[in-house]
Amino acid sequence: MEKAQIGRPREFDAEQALQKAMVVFWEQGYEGASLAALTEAMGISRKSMYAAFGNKEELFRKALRRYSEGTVSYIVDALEATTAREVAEVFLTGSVRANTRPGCPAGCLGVQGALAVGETGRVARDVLTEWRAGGQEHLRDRFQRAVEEDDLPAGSDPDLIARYVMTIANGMAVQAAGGATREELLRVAGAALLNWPPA
Amino acid sequence: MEKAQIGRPREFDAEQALQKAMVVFWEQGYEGASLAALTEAMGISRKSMYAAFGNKEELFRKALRRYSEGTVSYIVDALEATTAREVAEVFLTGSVRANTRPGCPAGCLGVQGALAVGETGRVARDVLTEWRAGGQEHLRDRFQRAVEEDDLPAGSDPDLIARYVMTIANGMAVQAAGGATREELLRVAGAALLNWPPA
DNA sequence: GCTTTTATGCACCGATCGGTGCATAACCCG
DNA sequence: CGGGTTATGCACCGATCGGTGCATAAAAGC
Repeated sequence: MEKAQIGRPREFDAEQALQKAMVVFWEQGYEGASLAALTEAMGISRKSMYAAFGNKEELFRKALRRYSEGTVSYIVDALEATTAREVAEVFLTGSVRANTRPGCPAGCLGVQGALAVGETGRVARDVLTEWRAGGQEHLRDRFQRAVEEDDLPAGSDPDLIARYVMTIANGMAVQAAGGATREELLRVAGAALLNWPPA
Repeated sequence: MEKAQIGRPREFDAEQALQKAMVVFWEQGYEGASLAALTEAMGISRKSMYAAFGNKEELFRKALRRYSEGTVSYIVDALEATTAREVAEVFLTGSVRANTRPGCPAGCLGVQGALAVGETGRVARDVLTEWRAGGQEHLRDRFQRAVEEDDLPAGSDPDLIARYVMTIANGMAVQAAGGATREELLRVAGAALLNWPPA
C-alpha cells in the first residue's frame, strides 16, 4: 500500500521527527508545547510539519500512538501474563520503568499531556482521557477472564480491580513528574502488590 | 494590622474573586487559564486583578493557598486522627470527596493545575510540585510518630507509607479528572486500605 | 527537454497572550 | 471645599499563538 514516490522527497525522517515531537509533548504538555518548540526539536519547518502531520492536534494523536507502541508497549506483555497477579505486577513495574526512563521526561504522556486545559486543549484532553480509559478496559477484560478461570475469587469485581491497578499507575505517574525515583516507585508498586487481590 | 482605608474602595469582594479564579485554574490549569477567562469569571477588569493580586503567578499562588485552606482542609483532620490507619482513611476519603465535589471541577488543583508545562508555566509547576511534596512530608512525619508510638510496626518506613498513600491520592485525582465517580473512587480507597500497613 | 507532483523556506496572517499607560472616579483627611 | 490616595475602564503594548500563501526546488513520468 506504499504510495509510489511522486514529487520531491522529504528531507527528514518522519518517524524520527515524530519521536522528537512526542518527547516535547511529554515534557511540556499539549498546550505548553508550542509549534516553535515542536518544530525546533523536530528539526523541520512549520510548513514541513503541517505537510507531514496535518496540524498540532494530529501531531499529538500520532505522537500518542507512537508512545503507545513504544514506551508503553509493556502493557501487551502484562496482559499476556499467566495470572492476574502477574498481570498487575508486570503492568505496574512496566509503568515505573516508563515513568522514570533516563533520557526521557519523567512521568506519563497519557497523564500529564493534557489533564486540565483551556479551550484549545479540549480535544487533546479528551483523547488522553479515552486513552487511559482504554488501557483500563484492557485490564478489566483481563481480570474478568481471570475470574472466569478461577484465578481470581468468584465474585471479584474486575472493574474495581482494574481501576485500583490503574489508580496506582496514575499516581506513580504524578509522583514521577514530581521527581520520585525509580527505586522509590518500585517500592510503592511492591507495597501495592502486597494487597492481592485488592478486594 | 489592617491598613486604614485610604482612597477609593474596591468594588468587588477579593475573597469571592479569588474563589472564582481558583476554580478556573482548577478546571483549566495554569497555562490553560487565560487572563480573559480568569477576569471574566472573577467579574473584574484586568487592571483590578493586577492591582489586587499582582500578576498571574501571584494569583495562582493565592488561589492555591485558598484551595489548601478550603477544599483540602481535610488533611488537617487526617493528621489529627488517633491511629495511622485512621490518618490514611480520613486522608483518602477526604481526597475522594474533594476530587468529586459537585459544582467544582473534577480532580485536584494540586495535580492538574500544572503537571507538564511550557516555559511560561515553570514556576506554577514548581509551586505545585513543592505543594504535593509538602503534603507528603506531613503524612510522613505523622507516620514516623506512629512508629514511635508503636502504632506502626517497628522498622516500618514512614517515607514509603506516606508515598504509598499519596500515590493513591494522586492516582484518584487523575481518575476523577477522567470522569470517575465518587462511589467508584471510594471503592478504590477502600481497596487500598485493606492493605495496612502497606509494607 | 516538458509537465506534474510534492517539499521546503520565508514572510506573513488574524487572534490571542500577559501586562500596562492614562484619564477618570470614588473614597479619606484636612 | 481642595488635596492625597486608590480603584476602575478603556485602549493599547510587544510578543507569541497556531496556521498559511507563495515562490522556489527537487523528484518522477513522459
